[in-house]
Amino acid sequence: MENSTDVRKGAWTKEEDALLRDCVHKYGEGKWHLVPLRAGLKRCRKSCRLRWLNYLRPNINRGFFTKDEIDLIVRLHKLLGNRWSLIAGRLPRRTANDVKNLWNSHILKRPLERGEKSITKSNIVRPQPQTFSNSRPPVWSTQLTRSSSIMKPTSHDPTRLVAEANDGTNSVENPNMERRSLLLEEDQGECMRWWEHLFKMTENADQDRLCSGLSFDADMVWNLGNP
DNA sequence: AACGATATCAACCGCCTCGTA
DNA sequence: GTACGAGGCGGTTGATATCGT
Repeated sequence: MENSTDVRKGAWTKEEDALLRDCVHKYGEGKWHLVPLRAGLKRCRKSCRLRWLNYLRPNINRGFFTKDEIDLIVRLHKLLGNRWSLIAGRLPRRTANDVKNLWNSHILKRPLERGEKSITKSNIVRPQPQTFSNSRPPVWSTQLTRSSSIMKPTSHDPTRLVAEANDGTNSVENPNMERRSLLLEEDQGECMRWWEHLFKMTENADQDRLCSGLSFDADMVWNLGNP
C-alpha cells in the first residue's frame, strides 16, 4: 500500500498528465506499480492507471453518446447488469467510467421522471448466470458469473480482443499483439456467435421489462442529451 | 444579481481475482 | 496449500458547472 502521506490526491494537473503520458509512451501500459516511480509522480498506482484509462489514453471518444450507443448500452445492461467494463468493451473508444456515469446520470433517472417505478437495489433485475448449449469449451467460461472470464475480460477473452482490434488500441506498443491477433482470428467467429446469441436473448428479455415495470427508451435518453 | 438545487463527471475507495513464490 | 502483491472492477463521493427561482 502506498504511503498515504506522500501520495497526492485530487484533480490531475497538466504537468502530471504530461509526465504520465510520457511514461506510458516510453514503457508501455502495465506495471502500474512502477509508473509513479518511473514518471516521477506522487500518485498511487491505481490513480495513474485510472487517469490513463479514462482520460489520457489515445482515441478516447468524449463526445455525446449517440442514440445507437445508448440503445446498445440499455440492451447490454439488461443482460449483463452493471458490468461496465464489459459493456464499454462493446463500445469502441468509450470508457467504463463514462458508460457508468451516463447510466447513473441519465438513463437511471428516466423512469422516475416519467412517473414510472424507479430503480433501486431491491428491484433491479440482475442478470442470471447463463449456460449456453455450445459444447466447445470456449476460451472464456460458459457461466456468466462475476468470477468467470467472460464477465472479467482477460487477454484471452475474444470479446475484448475484438473491441481492441476495432478501436485500434494495443497495436504498436503491445508485444503480445501478434499472439493476440492469432487468438482473435481463432475466436472471433465464436465471439460473434456468442454476441448474436446474446442479442437474441435481449428480444426475449422484453418480458422482464414488463414484469419489472422498468423501461428505457434510447430515443428519449438521446434526445435529452442532444436538445 | 444572488443563492440554492440539481446535474455532471473525475477521482477515490474497498473489494475481488489471479499469478506467483 | 497459502500468503502476498498487482491488476482490475463497481460503487460512491466530492468538486464544479449549470439551471431555476
